[in-house]
Amino acid sequence: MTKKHIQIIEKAEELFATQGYEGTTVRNIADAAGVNLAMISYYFGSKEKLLEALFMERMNATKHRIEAVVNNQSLTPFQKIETLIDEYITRVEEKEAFYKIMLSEQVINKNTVVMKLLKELKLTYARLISSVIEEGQKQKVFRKDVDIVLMLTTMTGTVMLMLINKDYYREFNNQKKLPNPVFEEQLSARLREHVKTIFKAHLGYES
Amino acid sequence: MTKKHIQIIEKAEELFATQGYEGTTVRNIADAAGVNLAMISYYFGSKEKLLEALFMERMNATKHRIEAVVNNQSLTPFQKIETLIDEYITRVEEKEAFYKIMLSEQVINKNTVVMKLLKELKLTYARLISSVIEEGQKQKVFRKDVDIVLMLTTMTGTVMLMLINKDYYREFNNQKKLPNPVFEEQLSARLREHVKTIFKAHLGYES
DNA sequence: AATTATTTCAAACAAATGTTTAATTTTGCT
DNA sequence: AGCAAAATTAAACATTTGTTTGAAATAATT
Repeated sequence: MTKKHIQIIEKAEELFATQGYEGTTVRNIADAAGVNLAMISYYFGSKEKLLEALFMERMNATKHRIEAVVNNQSLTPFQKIETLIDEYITRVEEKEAFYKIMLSEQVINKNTVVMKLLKELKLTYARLISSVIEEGQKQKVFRKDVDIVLMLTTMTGTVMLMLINKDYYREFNNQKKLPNPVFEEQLSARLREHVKTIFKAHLGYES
Repeated sequence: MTKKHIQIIEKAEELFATQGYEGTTVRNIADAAGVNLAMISYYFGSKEKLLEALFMERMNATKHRIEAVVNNQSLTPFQKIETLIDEYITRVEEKEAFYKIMLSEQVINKNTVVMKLLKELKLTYARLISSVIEEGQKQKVFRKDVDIVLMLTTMTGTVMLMLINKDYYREFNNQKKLPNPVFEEQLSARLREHVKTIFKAHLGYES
């Protein structure tokens, strides 16, 4: 991965998120990245492989960050869950564009390489969470019957749809005049609290 | 709206859901619907207007069904909320393809007609729910501080992402051998219970 | 400095795209 | 049956699509 690779991937990411994969042309990407049209094929082989390269790059980084939390011995199961929620929301905020592409690509369910990467990461993630929850169950702080995938779906679903519902959240709550950074900050805090509350209600006895 | 209109709209709906709007060609639609290529322009004006016609058709039906629940005088606020959750999940199950398109289109955020329709429906929905919740608050069965949009986002987010996560839910829970109708039935019941539990935990004192 | 490899470029490629045309067929009405 | 309106068709339209080409420029190696 050279600087040029990253430069192209980042611009492609923006465009795929705002126009969709099919709605973005290689000429769009080349223009945005300030490189010649032929460079995309030269560096990645094809438009499709560029998408796959983007997914590999982003998902690899994600995997490392998740494992760091789960393997952190100094955290209690409860703290691990809360940290994983915070980490997830932070990642989505940092890489909003990529998570939008992820969402769209999952709906279409077409690119087999991307779908395989996604499934693998999801199962890994669920298994890691599973180990944390079992840890908590042994310590009698978590309930016995926990539907992990359903809980994760609620977390990702809420965060993903908030990405889409931001404006409408703002309008409904009469926060149109609020400066954008302030609004984003407030929303982020509320969202974190909201997801954590849901998890607590479902996992623990103590809530 | 003639039978031909509906015939074309339904096939377009399937294709838009599985290939995306941009990934679907008018020739694809014409072939699937068994009509000549020129018929799409003849009946709808353009590919884009066909998408808009699909949204108008589906969202109009949705609006009527929601209002019927809210205006039903024989239901308590709690029953209304539960009915709205059930109705929503039923609608998504019935029109899976359309809800996938809705999701993709919201990510892209391009077609202004579609986005306007969506925003309108969402605000209407939130206001209706709001009135139900206020009703419940007067009767002291609901809490005072309820973030309606956040709750709705959790509901729609969970249901939308479950649409995408089905297979992976199945694999993680070792239900690969279960016949599909049985699995779908179980998942539907679990999902309804799950969303209702979340709502109860957030709305009521009694849970 | 010479030569080899890598990168960049404009141009061209065939295939596919949404839409329109103009002729033909079918339908509905008197 | 005769006629006007509506529906259907194959063909053509101009653009746009992803990808390739082969020459030119730049960088790296000897």
